[in-house]
Amino acid sequence: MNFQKPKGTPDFLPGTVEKWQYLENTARELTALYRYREVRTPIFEHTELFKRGVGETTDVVEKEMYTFADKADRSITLRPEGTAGTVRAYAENKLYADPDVTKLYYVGPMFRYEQPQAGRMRQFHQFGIEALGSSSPALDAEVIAFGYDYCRKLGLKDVRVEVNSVGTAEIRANFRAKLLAFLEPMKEELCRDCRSRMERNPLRVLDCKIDQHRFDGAPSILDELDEECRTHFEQVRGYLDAMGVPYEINPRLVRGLDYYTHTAFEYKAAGIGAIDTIGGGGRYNGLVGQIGGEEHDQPGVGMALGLERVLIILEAQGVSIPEYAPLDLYLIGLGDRAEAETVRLVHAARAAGLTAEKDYQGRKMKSAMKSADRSAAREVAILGDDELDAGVISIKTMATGEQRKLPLGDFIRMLAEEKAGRQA
RNA sequence: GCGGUCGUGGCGAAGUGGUUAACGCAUCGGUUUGUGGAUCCGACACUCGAGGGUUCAAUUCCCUUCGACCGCCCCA
Repeated sequence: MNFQKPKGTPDFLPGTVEKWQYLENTARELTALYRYREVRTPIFEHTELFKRGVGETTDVVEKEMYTFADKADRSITLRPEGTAGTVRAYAENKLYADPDVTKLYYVGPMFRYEQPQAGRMRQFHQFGIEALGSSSPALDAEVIAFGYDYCRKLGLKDVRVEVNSVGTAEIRANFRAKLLAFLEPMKEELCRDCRSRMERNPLRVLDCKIDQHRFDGAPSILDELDEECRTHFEQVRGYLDAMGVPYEINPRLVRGLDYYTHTAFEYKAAGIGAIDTIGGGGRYNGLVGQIGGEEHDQPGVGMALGLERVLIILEAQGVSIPEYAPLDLYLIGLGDRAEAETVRLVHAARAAGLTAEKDYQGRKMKSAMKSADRSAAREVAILGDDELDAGVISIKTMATGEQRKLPLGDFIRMLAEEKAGRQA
């Protein structure tokens, strides 16, 4: 083998792509109901966009970006997530002029330079939505409900929604100070990871599996929320209740991206190995202004789901996925004259709406039948000199083994009608 | 970035420091001048991820490298 795909990168082959199509088709059906419209932004952007948008100190920016210089020495980065590019496109194309809420969705590959493991690839795929132009808590609730509905629509069971409010940047700074004050006295007793987390991302310390028992009396960010944040959060919860979306409040929920304000949430499900998050999102007021200029700032809220994680869980739960369309007709030509005729016939069959295939391996009758059987063909059409001279064609129905002769000039129309009849 | 396990034909999988690298599935051909899903017969790895080293001899020992899987960090 001369070439291998780059590490952590996928080939989706027939047999698997159908599953991806199902994930994407289901996503598109739901966006139509919710009135989100597709946006396709570049796979790569200027590095600065992600640094500013996602946050300089996040792990994504600090150590996971696929960054390179192009020929003009511009710093380019393969998108590690979808919100920054979408918000950039929104601002650059002046969609903020839209008097209504701008509702966008995207599906596509994202890139992060990481060690692959179960549910984590260097190229992975996300489906996400963004609603820009309103700070209504009703929109937060809609976005959360959307992701939940998507999982339901796919047939996923036991997806949990966790929500939290991370307030504003100032509130987080205050909370961070209080938290550090709480942690400082026990610093020496904490695990090594926790001590390093205290430096880099104190909010994450509370997630620690090892030291969990020490944090019973830890301060909660919910106690730090100001009046506006608290009201917003209460309203989001009220709307979720009204829509019947089940959720749990997790005051320790922290997201990996810096831009979240107010609402933050995650979708979780067991079954991907060490990982349980399949998606998440939140509100990001201020991000549009940061990317597109303060004068055009608009509030926004969005969510994204990791499709390979969704798929892993789908398969773990044994959810059935629609298969490749079955084969209606397999043509076998015996002898040169008949063989030439099958070329025309297979084409005509397709034009008549039949899924049709023929033998291209020059197989003999028996092998061709085997091949037809493997293809799970409903009918096999056999054309030899006998049939050709008589102006007929032999049609064998594989499931029953019954065989009949139909007029050569008419059998395609007849089979097409039979197919239509079965589907009616 | 760190750690663990692993890498033999299309797939699954045995194997040993030394003449022809088991077996199963799949595939192809035959048994049946033109008929599938069963049986039987036959064919199918100058080669054991790649590169280097040790050795009279390496798929089997050592090193390097690439990759896969799993975990840590973190996240989708």
